[in-house]
Amino acid sequence: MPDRRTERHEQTREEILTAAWGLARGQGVTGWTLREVAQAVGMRAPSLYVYFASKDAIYDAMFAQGYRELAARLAAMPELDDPVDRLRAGARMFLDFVVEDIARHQLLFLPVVPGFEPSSGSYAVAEQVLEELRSVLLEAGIDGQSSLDLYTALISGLATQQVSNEPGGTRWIGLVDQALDMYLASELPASDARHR
Amino acid sequence: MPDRRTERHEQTREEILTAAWGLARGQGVTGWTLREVAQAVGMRAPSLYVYFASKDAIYDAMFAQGYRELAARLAAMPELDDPVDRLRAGARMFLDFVVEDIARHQLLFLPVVPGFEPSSGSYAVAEQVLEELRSVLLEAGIDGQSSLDLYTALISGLATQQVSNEPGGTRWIGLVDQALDMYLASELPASDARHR
DNA sequence: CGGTGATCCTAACATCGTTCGGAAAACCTC
DNA sequence: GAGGTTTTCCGAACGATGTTAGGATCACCG
Repeated sequence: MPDRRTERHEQTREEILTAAWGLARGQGVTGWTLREVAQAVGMRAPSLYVYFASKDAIYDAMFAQGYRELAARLAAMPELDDPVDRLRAGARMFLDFVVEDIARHQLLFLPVVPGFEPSSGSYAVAEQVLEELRSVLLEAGIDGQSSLDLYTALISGLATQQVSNEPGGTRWIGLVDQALDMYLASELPASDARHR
Repeated sequence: MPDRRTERHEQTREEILTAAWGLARGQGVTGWTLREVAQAVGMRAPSLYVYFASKDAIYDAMFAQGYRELAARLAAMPELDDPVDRLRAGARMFLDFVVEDIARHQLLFLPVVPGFEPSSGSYAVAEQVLEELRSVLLEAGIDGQSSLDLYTALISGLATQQVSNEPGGTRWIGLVDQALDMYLASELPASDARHR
């Protein structure tokens, strides 16, 4: 029975998160203030504590939201027959997702918020999504811890270089096909890793 | 004419930086306070402003110090005849340097300090070191912007994954040879990229 | 020895996240 | 609808932060 009050409560939470995202995008992940968020939603800072236990709790909700969005993108991907095609499409999707919102990338994948560590609940969302990405690799015949780790290093390396050194550009993420060719030629069991 | 006073001044600056590094290593790059640093060197916080214009100026000096240390490691490397051997040794040296001090890695290579951007002087030091690393690649016959970018993404990806997900371990940096084999097989003109 | 600049301090400011206590509003029960 | 309860929201304020102001004290130079 969804209470009328709890419904409105949840609605206000979303409103706060939206305002926080907007400020984070404009002024950096850590460049916003509780008083600013409060003003954006027509409140004073202390009132935010009705909806979130702390600023870190807001970060935590944003963190979970970010990974849930990534999960949605993953679920919305076209079902390709060739597992290698799926792998390539997954990598491109991930890189698009990353460069689309620098603040989100930093919050989700880099330790930029001083004291923040995701709660176990939010961390579980992240783990699950990353696990799904890994399963795409497995289906392509890539097996073994070291091959998986090499893949994550390669793709996340492209992403981090892109947003750190040329935000908004494509200098690194444009190398995704070249990088995958390289990776697949080395890690794929014995078939071809034809381009495109 | 090195004044006696300016000499002592420089000495105190070093003392402050050493204290800041110690606190940064123990409590995170941004997990220290001017009052803490001051106490560590036997002062009160405002006195630090005699030696640094702001906290960001301390970060800036640490940034330059970090890159100067990296430059020293680069200069101290044994002179290997084979440029590919030099490349491998350089990558290993870099990864060792990175995992050795997480706080330094974050300050030098990740945008973790909220408002901080290196001054032009400190940035020049960084540019020069990275340029030297690039020249090692060129000597190995690796040419072209995209090849260079792919290399930086790969190596920095290994480093970032290591310190972000398993600080103190070797799960990712242990893959450096495998990664270089993969990279060289794909990017090296036409010779062999024999392991070890 | 007198003077000048560097050094270091206490006090205080603005801003931050956060807590407290109470007023207003929304809701549920009778 | 009235009464009571819970949620919402606020002003005031606390401790901590980086930083500034103003004044002592000290080191050095002539």
